[in-house]
Amino acid sequence: MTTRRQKASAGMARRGVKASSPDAALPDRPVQALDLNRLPTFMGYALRRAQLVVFEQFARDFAGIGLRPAQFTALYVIQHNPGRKQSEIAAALGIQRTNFVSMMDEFERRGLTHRGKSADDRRAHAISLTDKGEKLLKKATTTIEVHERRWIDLLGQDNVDCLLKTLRMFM
Amino acid sequence: MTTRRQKASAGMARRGVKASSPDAALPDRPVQALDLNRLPTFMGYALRRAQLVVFEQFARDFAGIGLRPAQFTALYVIQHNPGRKQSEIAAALGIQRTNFVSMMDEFERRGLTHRGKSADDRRAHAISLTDKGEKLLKKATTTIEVHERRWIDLLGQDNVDCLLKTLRMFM
DNA sequence: TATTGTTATACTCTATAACTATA
DNA sequence: TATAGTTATAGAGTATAACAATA
Repeated sequence: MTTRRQKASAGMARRGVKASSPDAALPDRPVQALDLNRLPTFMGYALRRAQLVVFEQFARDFAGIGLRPAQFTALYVIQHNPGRKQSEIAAALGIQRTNFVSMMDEFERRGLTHRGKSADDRRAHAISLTDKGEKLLKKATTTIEVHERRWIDLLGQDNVDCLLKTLRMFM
Repeated sequence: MTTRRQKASAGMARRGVKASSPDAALPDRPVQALDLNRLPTFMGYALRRAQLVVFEQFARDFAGIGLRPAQFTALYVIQHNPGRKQSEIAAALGIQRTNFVSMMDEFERRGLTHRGKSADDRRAHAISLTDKGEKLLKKATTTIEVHERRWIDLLGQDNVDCLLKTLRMFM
């Protein structure tokens, strides 16, 4: 089987141009590629294409869990910040509180989170995971480890380190 | 004044925690941040947040040009691959040909592109920029230089280099 | 039979305005 | 007056199915 990319530190095989590999984390290059010129050096383009590749792999890895990227991050932040307000969780994730309502509704419908009473502010909800939510997130944590490990194996630890170091500057 | 980010190689101003800076390329951190734990080290999250920051700055930089990120990349690829089929342009950008039709319609409505006759295939359109499209893209090229330069100044040339080097592995 | 461009359609994500109950 | 949660709504972006013309 022909493969496509250069070996990373560990033991990554090369990806061939024509090898159709629907399960591969990294996409196949088209046989007759167009001239992209400097497009791959433009930050927005490079970040967007990479983000889409990672989200597609995320979808495959989390198909059995039933969580999309934003849902996973929301539950993850709730787990580490139990009792916080709905709007605080939303703000931490860069989601507008108005769009976060339906996500919370679905979590509650699936029995993953609980809108508790806030002690000091009767307008606010104190958000927390239910036992079922904790259990699902435990499974999801195992899955995310596999998911993240995949990128280290594919790209190399050093490349992932310098990537994340720079991406942190955006946050 | 409390600050947020380390100076880049050149001469980057420091961002204060409370200083409200609506024009700043990088977002302000919330005063009372939640515990994100390992979230910023997850590839999908880190890439998505960075991509959004870059696209927001793109929107500000290109407000006068009237091009969104996907539109700019489409025109850019058309410029470097005149005479190619609509579906080839779309495929190169990871856009489905069915969703690319309306984008091409808008380009034509604005007089930026031309659906020419393909010499060898009467089903296909040979896409190219009009003079007006070339002119707009010349302006856009100046703007993208400023836009890209901003990230180098903010993040440092070395960080941008290692970022792009790794992001290229996704393409 | 397969491909090119197209329409129609649906679903997600995101953005804004406005309401209510509290603060 | 401002904030927390909510509803309604509109706009992007993206995905699939189906069609006519052509290969």
